[in-house]
Amino acid sequence: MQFAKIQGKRWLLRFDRGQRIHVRDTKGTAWRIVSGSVRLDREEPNGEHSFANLAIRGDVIGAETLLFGKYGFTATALTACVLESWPEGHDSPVSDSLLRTLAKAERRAAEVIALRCGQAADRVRRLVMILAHSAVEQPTHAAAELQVTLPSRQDMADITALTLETVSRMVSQLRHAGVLAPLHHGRRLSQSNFAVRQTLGDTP
Amino acid sequence: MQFAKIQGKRWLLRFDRGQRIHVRDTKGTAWRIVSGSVRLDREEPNGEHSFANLAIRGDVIGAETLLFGKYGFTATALTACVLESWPEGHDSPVSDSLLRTLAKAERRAAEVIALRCGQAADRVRRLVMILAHSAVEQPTHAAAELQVTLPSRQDMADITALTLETVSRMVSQLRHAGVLAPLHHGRRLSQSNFAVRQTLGDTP
DNA sequence: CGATTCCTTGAGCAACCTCAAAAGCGGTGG
DNA sequence: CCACCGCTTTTGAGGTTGCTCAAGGAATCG
Repeated sequence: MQFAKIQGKRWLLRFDRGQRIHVRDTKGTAWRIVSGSVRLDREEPNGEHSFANLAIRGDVIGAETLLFGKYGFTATALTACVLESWPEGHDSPVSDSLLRTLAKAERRAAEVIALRCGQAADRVRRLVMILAHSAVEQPTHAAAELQVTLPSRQDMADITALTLETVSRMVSQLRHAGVLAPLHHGRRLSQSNFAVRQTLGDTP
Repeated sequence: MQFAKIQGKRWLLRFDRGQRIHVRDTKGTAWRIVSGSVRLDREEPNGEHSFANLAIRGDVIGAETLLFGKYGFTATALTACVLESWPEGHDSPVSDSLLRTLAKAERRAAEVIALRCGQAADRVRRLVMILAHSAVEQPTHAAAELQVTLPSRQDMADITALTLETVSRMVSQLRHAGVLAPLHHGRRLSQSNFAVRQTLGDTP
């Protein structure tokens, strides 16, 4: 279920984990991600739909609607997330904002492409890192503990091009290695949706 | 070596296979790819540089220079290619061209991401398909034979997240399966740089 | 308390990687 | 023309990582 809020002059939409945000070939507007993370899927030639891209805080999704009037991808919330409509009209030159969006999209694409090579453990660790960076407001360059909501194992598998089982094993391994905090049984948190990261600055 | 031609009012640059087009963090302008294919690389945290994206005919590379004044990626020619400067000044609304470029970049990213999952044989086949589509001028929707210059095995390996050896094996396999033409010994073509595709329309 | 869904863990196997050697191609120079 | 060199590609044999299949645990909801 999605709650629409008007705060100041911005439309804010909230989505829960796993919820569909928009569907390919339907009409709608573009959104900027205020918090949380989103997966984009495309339709394969064979009709299946498969992971196409990842979007996190600051990224714009659905920009193609400004050109074609329809979404080019299906978007689903990987974690609870908040979106605001884009572009914000008040911004001065549209081309500047667009250019910034383009540059960001290319960097994100490079990151996601990189997520799909190397050892399984490393891939999952890198994905967690990206999500962790997206969770923190300002880059506090100190080693800080912060809570990150992980996507479902299936979603993580789709992103890293691994299987659900391998991702699960690697998450366990990261926990054992101290990168992720052990499960909080006492506090009744969802079994594995919450994780605590410890060393944010560097990737050894 | 790069030849600059002025044809009409367009600057056309030509690059050979394997040649560096531009280097990350250096100054320069953006380019649209007129023909051929290009790989973009980014610098890893550890200093290595690794495959970040693929660009083919119609794609724009180096758009971020319009914003930051420097290239965000290093670009190298996968095959002989021709570039023209971008944006072409005469185009009416900049934002329209930019939007089109953004949409294209997102579709390309999705394609490259998809190139990195599934069986090795399929990945290589899909890469060849993409390069073949980029080689043909108009989408002739009939089954047509056309010549495609393949990138080096190492480049294909970097793109598909396989090893050089596996790519070589899969290319041999595709030849045996009739997707790629057998080597032309008679015509003195380079051993494996040229390939002929046969069924362009569909991907069974 | 079922029923459902998601996650975890195990065992065996196959696809792909690693290491290694040989062959093809292009260039240079005798 | 042939020999030689450097580079890329091809092909082979064996090892490992991650996949497949399967069963069991944990949380949520009625």
